[in-house]
Amino acid sequence: MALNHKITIKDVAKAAGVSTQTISRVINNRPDVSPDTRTRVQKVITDLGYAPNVLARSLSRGRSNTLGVIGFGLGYYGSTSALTGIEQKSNELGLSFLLSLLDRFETDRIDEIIRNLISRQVEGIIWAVPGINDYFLDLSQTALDIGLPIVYLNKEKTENETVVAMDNRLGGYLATQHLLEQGYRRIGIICGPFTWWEAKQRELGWREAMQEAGLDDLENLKVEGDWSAASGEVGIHALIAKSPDIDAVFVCNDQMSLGVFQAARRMGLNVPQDLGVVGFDDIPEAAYFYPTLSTIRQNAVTLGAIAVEQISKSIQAHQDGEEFYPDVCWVEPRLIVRKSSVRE
Amino acid sequence: MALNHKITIKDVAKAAGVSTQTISRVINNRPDVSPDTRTRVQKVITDLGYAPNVLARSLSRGRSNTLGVIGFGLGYYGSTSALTGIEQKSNELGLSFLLSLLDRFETDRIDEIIRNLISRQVEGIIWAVPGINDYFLDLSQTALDIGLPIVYLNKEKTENETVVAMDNRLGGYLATQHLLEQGYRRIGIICGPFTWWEAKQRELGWREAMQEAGLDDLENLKVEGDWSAASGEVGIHALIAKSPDIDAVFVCNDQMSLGVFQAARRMGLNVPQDLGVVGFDDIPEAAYFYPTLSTIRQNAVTLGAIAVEQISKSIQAHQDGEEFYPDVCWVEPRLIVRKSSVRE
DNA sequence: CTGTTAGCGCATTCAA
DNA sequence: TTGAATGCGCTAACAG
Repeated sequence: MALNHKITIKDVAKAAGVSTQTISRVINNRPDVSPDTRTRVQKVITDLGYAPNVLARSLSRGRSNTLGVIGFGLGYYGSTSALTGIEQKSNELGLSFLLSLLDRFETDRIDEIIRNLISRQVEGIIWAVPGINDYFLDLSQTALDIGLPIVYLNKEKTENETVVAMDNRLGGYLATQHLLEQGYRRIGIICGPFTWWEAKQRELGWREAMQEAGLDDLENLKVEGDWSAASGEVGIHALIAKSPDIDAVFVCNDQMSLGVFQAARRMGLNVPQDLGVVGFDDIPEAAYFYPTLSTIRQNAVTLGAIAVEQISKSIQAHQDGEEFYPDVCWVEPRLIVRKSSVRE
Repeated sequence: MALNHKITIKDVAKAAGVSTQTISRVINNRPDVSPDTRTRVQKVITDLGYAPNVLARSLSRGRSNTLGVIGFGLGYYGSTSALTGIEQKSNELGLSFLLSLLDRFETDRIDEIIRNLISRQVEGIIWAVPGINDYFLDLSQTALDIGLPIVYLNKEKTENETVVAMDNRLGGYLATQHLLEQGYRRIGIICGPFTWWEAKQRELGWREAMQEAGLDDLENLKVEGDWSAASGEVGIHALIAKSPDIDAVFVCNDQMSLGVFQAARRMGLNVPQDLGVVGFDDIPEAAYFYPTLSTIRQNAVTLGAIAVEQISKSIQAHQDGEEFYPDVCWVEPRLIVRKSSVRE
């Protein structure tokens, strides 16, 4: 079964002795073809190795069956997980996607990328970039104006947008709550960069839990990292400098926790006896850190899959001329307790 | 500057009072347009928010400017790094790409994916799947027959194929060589799955270095893992069971090294005093393991970028009717020495 | 420098 | 059940 993309519907028609129309009907599984000619045509198709030209079909049908996905690097576990979910689900639904990766907030590249995606007739865009800048908001408004569905991952919900988000706030709350239950009181936080919505939400959850427990002096318990192990190390030092009596820390991702472990060892602090630690993400290695890391597991694969489902529905509604009501879909994270947060 | 994909070249032509041909000339930056009409047309274009339909253009030109990329999950550092390089370089060259991800060797999905890519008129395919099965070889032969360029990442070179590969064998050699220099003698290896070409190559490098040093009994020093930290833990136990006198281990990726560290601690073995360890990959966290991990750094981003360059050249040659001589491009890994392999 | 004609590969009318 | 004509949006080849 040799595929050959130079063979067109015409060649098949000629070889089968029917019109191109009939070929079109066969390859689209239309009912109005006699069983006889259908099988005959099908044989010719496989013999010639004919493969329909999707570009031509898209042009003629006005549907590309293609999505645009804009991501933010591939360096974060959450991002790649979401992308995995996007790939799986779009494949399942017969959609292809064009992937563009940002590695910082380059305004002009964003413009260029969106133009390119629109030019390539994508039917929808999944915006999987942490944080958001006003410039993109303009562009997305335009996209919405021309009826191009957009689904945002992990973004603050605003009017008329579809957002699929991990409940990061809940995650932060669960982590802190757990440390409180274990008897820790001076619980610091090493946040992610505040340009990330997710980072802000995790901080909110921590804050909420601390306040509920009647704990204060929160500003002295807070430090900002950049997700890297290095920044976790720097962060814990900064935290201890501000609050020497700190007894636990909610570290907003697992990599930074690794830096915290490293620093703690160097300072002769025992985790979890002297310092309780809870991370965030549950990367596969977290169970192999020393000590094993308690963390918040987020199922970002599901997140990506839901995003595709949503955009697909939105496209469908738009096709059918129906109204699509954008909404927020929340995915819930889960606490995983290991050794780094439980005193013996 | 509102983009609008419903506006066509005709609308622009009408609004500007010229023929569609002139519009085409302007958007393609052809010289044969008077400066006067050019600026006039350009104004109309921005006013209307016209964006060319790339699908129509591709159909008419017979060039899609699109690549197909087939990867293998997003769970491995090497894979995502290569994908990053692919994205960057293809963006740089004005190419878009369709991404398909395999998560195991599903024969029928591969068929389906290739069909889809060919149907979507990709101009080339980058095959970034570890190992290779005969089935795909058939398909790729077909692709070659119809003149569709393919570039393989990290695969055994065979006749008439373009391969871009990390020199994994050299990496294994460097790692083992380093351990030998540090005075270790019974150096085991925890390999990756042998279905991976990369895994086999790393083993070869280890074997070569050991043999050069006149060391033998290699089969009792060898164990196969699956890249996970868990399998590193299992692996080191198995290795010690076979060869209790083992004094070092070359672990074929950094995650498995983490499992080895974990197991060593539990058994009361000190790394690097009792057990020297060198990993492979140099993931960002490796410098934060305890102890910090000596490892082989592979620059897979470059690998991906080179793959795109190669395929681009190949496409160009094919366009121009020239001969393209497929070749192997080797990228060299580098030894990074940290604490896990240097006795105090 | 500009416009006309034709066609890329397919699908959607409408007839027969 | 099948075919002919027409168009999707754009570009190439030719005229003028």
